[in-house]
Amino acid sequence: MEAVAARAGVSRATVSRVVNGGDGVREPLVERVRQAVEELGYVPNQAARSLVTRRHDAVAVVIAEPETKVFADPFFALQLRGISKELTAHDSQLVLLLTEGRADHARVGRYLAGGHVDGALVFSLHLDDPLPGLIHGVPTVYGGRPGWIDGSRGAVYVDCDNRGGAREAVRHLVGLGRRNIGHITGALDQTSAVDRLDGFRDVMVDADPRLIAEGDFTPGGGERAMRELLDRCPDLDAVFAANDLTAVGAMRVLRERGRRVPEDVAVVGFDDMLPFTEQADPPLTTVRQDIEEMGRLMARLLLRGLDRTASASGGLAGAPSSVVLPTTLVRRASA
Amino acid sequence: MEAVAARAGVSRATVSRVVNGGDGVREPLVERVRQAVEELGYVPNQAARSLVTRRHDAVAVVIAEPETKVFADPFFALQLRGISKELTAHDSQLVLLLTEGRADHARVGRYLAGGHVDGALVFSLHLDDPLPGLIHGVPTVYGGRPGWIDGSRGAVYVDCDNRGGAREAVRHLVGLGRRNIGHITGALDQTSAVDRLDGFRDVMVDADPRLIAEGDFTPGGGERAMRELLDRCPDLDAVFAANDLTAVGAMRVLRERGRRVPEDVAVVGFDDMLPFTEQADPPLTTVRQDIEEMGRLMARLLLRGLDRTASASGGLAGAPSSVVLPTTLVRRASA
DNA sequence: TTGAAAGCGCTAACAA
DNA sequence: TTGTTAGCGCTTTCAA
Repeated sequence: MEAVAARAGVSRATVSRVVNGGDGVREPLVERVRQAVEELGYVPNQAARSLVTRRHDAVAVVIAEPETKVFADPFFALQLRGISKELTAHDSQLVLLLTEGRADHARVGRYLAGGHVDGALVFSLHLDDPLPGLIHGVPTVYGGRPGWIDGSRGAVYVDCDNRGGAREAVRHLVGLGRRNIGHITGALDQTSAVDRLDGFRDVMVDADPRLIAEGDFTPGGGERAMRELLDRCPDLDAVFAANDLTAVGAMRVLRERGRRVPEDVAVVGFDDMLPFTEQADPPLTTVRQDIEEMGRLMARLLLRGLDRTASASGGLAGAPSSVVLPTTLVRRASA
Repeated sequence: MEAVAARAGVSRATVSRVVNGGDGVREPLVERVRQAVEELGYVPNQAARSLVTRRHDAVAVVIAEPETKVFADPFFALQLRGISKELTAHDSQLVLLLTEGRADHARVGRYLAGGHVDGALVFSLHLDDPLPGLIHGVPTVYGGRPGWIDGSRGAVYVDCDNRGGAREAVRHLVGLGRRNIGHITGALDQTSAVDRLDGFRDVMVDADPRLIAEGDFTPGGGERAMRELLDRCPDLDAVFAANDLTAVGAMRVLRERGRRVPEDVAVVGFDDMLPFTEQADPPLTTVRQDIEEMGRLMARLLLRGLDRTASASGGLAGAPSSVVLPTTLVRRASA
């Protein structure tokens, strides 16, 4: 920077002004400085800049899930796309942090607390996850309702109406005349899975507990759970799966066991993960949530909070609070 | 930090020493400082630290591909896992940067040049990619041979023997008695695709150009190319696909057109992407490369270079140079 | 509109 | 072994 200033025949302060937009600097000078920057290939040192501005123009996305799962699940891809678009529009860099296991959590916690980013978007939190405790003083928006919310903590999150959507799905099955309706849950250490199970129970008030099998949001988990369900209740005539991936696994097992979908067993999923659901055989009836929009919204909420912080002060205080998006049932052939 | 020093009754320098490992500080003092840190919830400011140490304990992984593609291709997941393991062992944070479109490239370039990370691992570069030019003064290891290598540039990369592997695959088909062997290429703006095509040509010296169809490493691209191939050369009896995903798409079309695999058309893939290849119908014969190992190696090369830089100086100079890993043909049922 | 100068929070010589 | 001190490279008052 010193060199640039010298070459342009100005002070370092002026170089700084030009580099940061050039407001309040006379045109000819701006030009001279720009040229010097160009010629010397000067790139401002972000560490120094952040040290004084306390801004980083970067936002971390933390996914508390091993890479294999992250990359196998199109859910994250969609969510990330929404986030990415929004951040890009705000000229902020998306920094993706993957965490596998506890040790990683500590490191990610340090990374966030160390002030590398302006804020964090955190996903796929599990019930006893230590991460929230480690995120200290970094404005954060959660993807999906965090498990430890007692109402008072006031964490900001974006979620869809998991319970309502599940209710709608199960009511649809009931409306179809189905009586032995099973449910394959998601990973029950995540609130989305718990909420969907609650929705199922809202409708099937005293469902036989044998009609509920635990899955983990993966096709493999769906297969295992479907087998359990069929073994325990051979007269099953419908299944509500906690997500589409699970439903796909379940349908595989149903076919394998000679049950027709939807004639013998009707199936409803959750998410409406295109093109999965449309290309499934038969095309999957499911509860749609707008995943990309959720991502966008998370980013917007965070950025708005940051702007507010900049002018006023105090974390995300006064920032817009959590958002719960509606779901809609999409009827296709499977139920 | 000032506060911690005061509370522990020591100087800031001592606090710094304790926070950074506590060497050369007497035990009782270490304890006092640790406690003060604890009580005050002190977290060192990384920007300040980096400003003086010029280290960040973070490495960027740049994937020059839109999220959709990144997340749809298990290749990246495997590679990332290898990288992640190696970086974690070195207590370095993995920072994933996705780039979609040119505008992002500039931003990523700025991010890297701005000194947020100690080094970069760059993947999936396309031939005319501007990224290498934007990466300025940041030690970098490439995943796959960069297209612009004229031999002299001396970029460090890790790759597998694409050309040799392709040769082996095609020779295998020839050995099976196949004569009309087609090839579905990958995205030809990536060297891996070009190298595999070259390997194909090495064996099929004067192959009819109509036996070569351009794909893009995706199942969809494989489908399109397979259709082309069948339309142009109905007497085709074998296909070498540029990767397993492409092969899966090709097999889908073959089945659709009533060709049996391998009886009518033998198929060989590339990568050996488990469990894809084993669960394909029929199980896919393919050229194996150890993707996770490549990731590990990339990280190791970079870190070794960084350590070297620390003691000696001058980029990755003198660092271990590029590595090309061998491939092996894995015979299954498809050829 | 420009420049001089005071830090941002930390580490690393150097002295004590 | 500990403390003192001088920056790291930048932004930002404040004065000119």
